[in-house]
Amino acid sequence: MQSDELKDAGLKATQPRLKILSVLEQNRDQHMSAEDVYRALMTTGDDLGLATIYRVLTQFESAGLVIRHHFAEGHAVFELDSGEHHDHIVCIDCGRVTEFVDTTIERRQIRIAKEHGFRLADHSLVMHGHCERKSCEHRKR
Amino acid sequence: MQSDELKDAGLKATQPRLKILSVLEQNRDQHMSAEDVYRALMTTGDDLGLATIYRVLTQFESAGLVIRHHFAEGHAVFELDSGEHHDHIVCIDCGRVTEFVDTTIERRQIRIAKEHGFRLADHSLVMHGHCERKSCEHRKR
DNA sequence: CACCGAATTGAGAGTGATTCTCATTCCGAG
DNA sequence: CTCGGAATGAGAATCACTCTCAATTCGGTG
Repeated sequence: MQSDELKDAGLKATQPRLKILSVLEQNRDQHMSAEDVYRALMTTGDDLGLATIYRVLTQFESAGLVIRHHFAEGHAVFELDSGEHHDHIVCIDCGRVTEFVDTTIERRQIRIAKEHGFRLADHSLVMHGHCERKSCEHRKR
Repeated sequence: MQSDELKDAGLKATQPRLKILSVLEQNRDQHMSAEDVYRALMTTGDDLGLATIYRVLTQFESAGLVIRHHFAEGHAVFELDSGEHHDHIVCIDCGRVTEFVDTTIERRQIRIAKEHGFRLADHSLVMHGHCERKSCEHRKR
């Protein structure tokens, strides 16, 4: 039950929160911006206020339900936190995001941080490149 | 001569551009935001318009003189392009930025991109952690 | 070295993303 | 079912940044 997910996260199970969570789950394979969520809800007739979307997304982030990324400058995108850390490759042409994990890099990072006198808390590795799918080059976002 | 640096980059050597370049050179060890540059110039009595700072910084970026980063969400920071690529570790507490290069990670990235069908164009690896300098924890920016 | 057209600048309005304010509405413990 | 604190929505406000356009500055030319 989604309402339990919210309660476990310490958040009241309100309608807006349930709907936003639901949209995120229906789009697990995508990284959505607040606007994206807003529009997705509009089309199903659930029009929450944009302010609520932003507020709730931020609460979800604090609660560990979602992760916020800043791939493109200008606006943030969110994804449900699967619990498994991963990095991203973003296509410069079509914006498509691919996820990957590389233990070599992960280990190396911890060591480098230590060598420079840092206790590593977090990191973000975003690579930008050109993907090879034929549908690419067409969609410009 | 700084004016030559500008001319070589294909930019007219105007007063505002020379002053901004000079501020950047006097702060080689830091990553400055447009506001930072603006304030630095104010204190020396050279008050350029903020619009000019943003415009010039963007021109410098296109000309390859500086690199723009988005460490913290909200605003961009710039650093003179030394010609040598490097990644960053940012202290969560004091904001201090440390640079490093790791060829293992660099190589690994190219391979990973290839494996996922991407031609790597660029990447940004930013690690966040807690640094150990005693002056830290005090400065909050 | 004065001149001129093109490039640049500055002030302020405009923009897009996000946050804040506050009156109204909703949850859920009792 | 009731009530009080939490949550919501609409719109104003903020923040970082870009655009507009009249006034100014560059720098090659005569």
